[in-house]
Amino acid sequence: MTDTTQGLQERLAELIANTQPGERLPSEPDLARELGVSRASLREAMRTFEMQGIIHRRPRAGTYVMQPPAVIESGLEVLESIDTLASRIGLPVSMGDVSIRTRQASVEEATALGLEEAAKVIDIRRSILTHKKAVAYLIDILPDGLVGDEEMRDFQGSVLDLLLKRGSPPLQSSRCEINVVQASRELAKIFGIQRGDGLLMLKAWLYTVSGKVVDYSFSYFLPGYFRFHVVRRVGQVLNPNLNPTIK
Amino acid sequence: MTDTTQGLQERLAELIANTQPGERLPSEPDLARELGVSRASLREAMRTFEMQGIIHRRPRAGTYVMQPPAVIESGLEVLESIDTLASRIGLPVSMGDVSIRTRQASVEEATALGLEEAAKVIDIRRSILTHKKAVAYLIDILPDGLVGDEEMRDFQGSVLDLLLKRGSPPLQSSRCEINVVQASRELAKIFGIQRGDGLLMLKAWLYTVSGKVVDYSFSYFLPGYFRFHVVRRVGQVLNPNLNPTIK
DNA sequence: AAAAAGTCAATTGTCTGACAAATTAAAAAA
DNA sequence: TTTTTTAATTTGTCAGACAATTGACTTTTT
Repeated sequence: MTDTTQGLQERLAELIANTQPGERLPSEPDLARELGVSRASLREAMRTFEMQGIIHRRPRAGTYVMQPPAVIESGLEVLESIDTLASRIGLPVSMGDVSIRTRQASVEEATALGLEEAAKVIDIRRSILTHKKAVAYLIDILPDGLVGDEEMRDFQGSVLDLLLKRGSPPLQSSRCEINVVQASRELAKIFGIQRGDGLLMLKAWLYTVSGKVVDYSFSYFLPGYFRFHVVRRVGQVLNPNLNPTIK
Repeated sequence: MTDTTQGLQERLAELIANTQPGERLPSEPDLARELGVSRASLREAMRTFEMQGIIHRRPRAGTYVMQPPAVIESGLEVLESIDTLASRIGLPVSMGDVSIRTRQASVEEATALGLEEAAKVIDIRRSILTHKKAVAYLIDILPDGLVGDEEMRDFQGSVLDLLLKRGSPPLQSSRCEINVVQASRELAKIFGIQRGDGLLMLKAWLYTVSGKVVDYSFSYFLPGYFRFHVVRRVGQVLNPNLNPTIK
């Protein structure tokens, strides 16, 4: 996506935000004139909002802002660090002890990261505290050599934020698996709960644009402090891999 | 979205499916000719695939099919019933006892459904069994009168499937909240587990296209039998409600 | 022969202008 | 007031064009 494209999207988003749900947007020619772009470009941008269910286009009638366009942004579909999330929902958090070490990958980790069995990985563990109480415990496994040592020195926030900030490798998406696990003795100690108590666990594979996994992570959450949600869309998502005629 | 638009999307999806990841698609003029549409229409359709991270467009270079385009369709972002999901992942399931009754809405339920406090609701509860063991317990709360009595008689599957099948009211999306709860005495009995054991709970609001909530549901899952995942996209999702200048 | 520099077709991003079909609101008629 | 007719509006789609840059090819130089 181009810079100007990005700018158009942002201006269009703002315009939609300032339109009451149920109201009609200006007509495409008017809007294009107002935003200083061609109708073709405008329509491309609008497609992205239509896909998200934010606007609804009725042929020969107009484009309308949809009803429940709230709270989508706090959903899981956007990849953001726990730190960013916490600050956004107003949870005052601090970081507990951080452990960074380099070690050999387990078979599971090597598989997840697409490495050889003997490969070395960086193991980063940290806890998120609120009122001196641990509410999340995060484990990140990265291939060794991905980030420099000096970058690790002043590591304070999340691995995701670090990778996003440096911009390389270019990240694309994260596959996040949702699980409930019973607290191990170690986790029970960290969270100050009973062994066997339920914890929410998100297991995630972070992909670069080239399809390589650069971060394999386990995030444990104490129930009640974080609230995750997803907007599920009705109807088939047109995915090319559903019905491949040739493979 | 128009019929022809839908058709174009499908043909484009098929074409992408038949292209190896990493390979380049034909140029836009060629593709438009091949699909019998204008370049403008083609570009609009491509936008939707670009948004999903399925293709990547490099200016002056070409459009490329991205690497891990698999597994997206099995994620939470598509709204499907547990029954459909179970059959797809090959879990042989049957339905346990079904309880359907009409009663007064609680304050929470009335708020969720946008009803008055005294309003009546239909309360549908059922368990999903595999090998005679309950692995999921589903509670659906619907406004009374939404579905006819005769439709309820031969109700066998999921509420979602029922609503999707009848086509009215037209559904749009579902907001799904992810929680971990401790099993109550009732739930512990149903699942045959200890009271206080962790359960995955999905709380969902099902929206029609007009923004009304027609189903407020609680789904409890025994850990280990179902696997939910989400694909989280990097970068800001341009959501109009992030920074509204006027509200 | 190998490497560097230059050339040119190819490709996406964007724009202008146009037409069709159906909706919606205004105008006219009963 | 009610109904019918009319006309402007609006989205969906198309054709054609240009700019800027890339990437492969050709030529030149070492």
